[in-house]
Amino acid sequence: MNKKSATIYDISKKLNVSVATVSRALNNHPRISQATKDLVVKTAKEMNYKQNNLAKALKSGETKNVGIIVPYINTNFFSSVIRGIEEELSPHGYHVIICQSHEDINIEKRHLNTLLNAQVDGIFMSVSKTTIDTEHIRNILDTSNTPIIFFDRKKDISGISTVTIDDYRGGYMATEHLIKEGYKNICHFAGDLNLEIYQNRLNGYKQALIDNDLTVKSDNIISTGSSIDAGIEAIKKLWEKKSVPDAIFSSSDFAALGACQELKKRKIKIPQEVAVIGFSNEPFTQFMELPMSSVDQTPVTMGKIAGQVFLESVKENGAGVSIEKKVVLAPQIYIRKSSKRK
Amino acid sequence: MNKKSATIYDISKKLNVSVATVSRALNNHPRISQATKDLVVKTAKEMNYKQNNLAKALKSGETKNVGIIVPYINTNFFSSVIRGIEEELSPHGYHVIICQSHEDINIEKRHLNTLLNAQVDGIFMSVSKTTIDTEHIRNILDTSNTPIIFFDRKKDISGISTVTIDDYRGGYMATEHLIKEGYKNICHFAGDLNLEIYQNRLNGYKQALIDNDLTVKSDNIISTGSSIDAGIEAIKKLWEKKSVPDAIFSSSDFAALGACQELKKRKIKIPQEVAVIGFSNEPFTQFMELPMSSVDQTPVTMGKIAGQVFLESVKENGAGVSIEKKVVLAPQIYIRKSSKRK
DNA sequence: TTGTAGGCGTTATCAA
DNA sequence: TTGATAACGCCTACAA
Repeated sequence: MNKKSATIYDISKKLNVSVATVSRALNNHPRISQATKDLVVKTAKEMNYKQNNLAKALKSGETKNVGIIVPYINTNFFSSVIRGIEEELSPHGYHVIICQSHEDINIEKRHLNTLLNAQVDGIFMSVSKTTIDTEHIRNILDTSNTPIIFFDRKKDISGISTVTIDDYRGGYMATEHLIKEGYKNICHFAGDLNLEIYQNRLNGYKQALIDNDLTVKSDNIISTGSSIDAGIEAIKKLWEKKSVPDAIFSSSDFAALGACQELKKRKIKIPQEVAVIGFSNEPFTQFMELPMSSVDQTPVTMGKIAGQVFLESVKENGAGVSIEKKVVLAPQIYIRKSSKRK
Repeated sequence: MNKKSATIYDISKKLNVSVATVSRALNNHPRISQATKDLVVKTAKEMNYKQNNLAKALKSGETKNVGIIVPYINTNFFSSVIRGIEEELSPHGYHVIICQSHEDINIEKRHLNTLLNAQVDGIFMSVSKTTIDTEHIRNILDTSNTPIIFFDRKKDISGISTVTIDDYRGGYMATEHLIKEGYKNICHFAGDLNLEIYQNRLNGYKQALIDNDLTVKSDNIISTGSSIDAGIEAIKKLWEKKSVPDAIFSSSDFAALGACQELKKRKIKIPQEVAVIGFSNEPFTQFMELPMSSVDQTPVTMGKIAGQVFLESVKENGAGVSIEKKVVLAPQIYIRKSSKRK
């Protein structure tokens, strides 16, 4: 009892018309009589006909599928970007395929290949932390027409559109805010500097200090990971070194959270003695014992814009041109108790 | 300058062999000379040949794609389940397509149809809150062989495998824990009772009361939504009615969070005066001012098991049989400060 | 070991 | 307005 779904052949046989007629009727072709159109549509419904998009895709070269590669899907940031992409593209008939790179360049390469084999119409990606060499990506540009769009974690490759937030500005804003609150010895928890986003946040931090006549001390720039533990460790080290800051701008909410936990343990008052501001505006920041300031990356918007950039590039590609877009979104700072001294 | 990728025809022409030979060489067919195999593989690489899975799928009837329909992707629970499914299926060559129903049965129906049109090999879904009638789903079982697997939010439909947690037990455990801590007037924030999961949590709550000789009062069962505001409203109403409980078991972490916020505002001490325990073990629960107890649904595991159930059902389907599996996972209770009085 | 040819389900071109 | 047929790229009997 195999339920094979009906094809246009089955319909054509049943109605004694050609498959071409059936196809045209189903696709609302203009030059076809209303009578046959109605008849075909009606019997198609009766026979529970379902169009086979595979065959259509093989013919047209368009699968109406796009791929997304992210390190992990179950983080607030990435799942929100994916939500934005899905919501932008779904009304246009696209399906969204997701892949996780687990921060591993080799897995990333593999996914890139299988997505290409699957004939996706476009690929959205945020590169992994271990993606230093980008030859595999540039190679795709040379050998296929599949548009690639970077979001958030981009690499500078000509021919690839990007959608990011202005991380430099985010770092600058956060730091400037701390300065305006009267903090003078501001420490930065830097993320993985292999990624541009963290590099930019650091640069924004530095420039804000300089613009406000504060010195940039290398002792105040600590390379941490993006985990709670990393934040805890960083605080431990700072206090051991007696190199105590009066404020912390962390490039990661999780590291900032770890810092808060460790500071509390040491009975150091936030924000009176030490201010803390994070980055990403993770949901938990507003529910913390002491609501934590953070910089929002507007992930859903980022996803929607990335979707729009893709749709435009598909249109342009049809017209034979391919344009490289660089969209930079404005970060939004959320000031909460953890950094308000005044 | 259109970069069309090479096909096996291009390779066959270049090497003056038939496409069949090329196909066989590429697929490591046993009856083919090592020499030609090497040659074909080598030139395929040179020509940057990429297998077109579309054509393969059209022929084989297997797309190696599965669809997932969830209300929203950017929640900790659903994105974690998706992570589990992706990690289980990716090594088997499957890609995962995600769709959001936005809690709307009509969108859900549409996605179900487009996924079927896309010839996915299976569909995972958590039904929307508005999915009361299930004819559209049962209809699929009658007209196609595509296996459907419900996770978490299931409906009772024969022929469909399900992976859920034992919500009844979760509700029972949470309530029993409160009782053991000495709370006697326990209130339940019930979720949307159209969904089995919330029904089950409620039933577990009731039975735990009964088993411990406490009376089930209808005044203590409050139908709330799953939002922070819903929790705030619920507390307001309870205190207005002077029907004050000494503990709250909420079917939602967010409603529980709202309750905590409103209780704090009213200077009611947690857990001394009122205990609170939620459901889902959202990440924020452990970072709250007062870490909140909650029942964990082990979402990543749920996704992995769902993936396994799918893989088995594909194997069985090949053998001509189709078995209906009902996997029930054990919930895990996390007891934190919000419910520990002793 | 290799080649020929048909078919998967559609759409589109050319004729009628 | 409709029909016949080729083509999309691949796999696989069946033949050689």
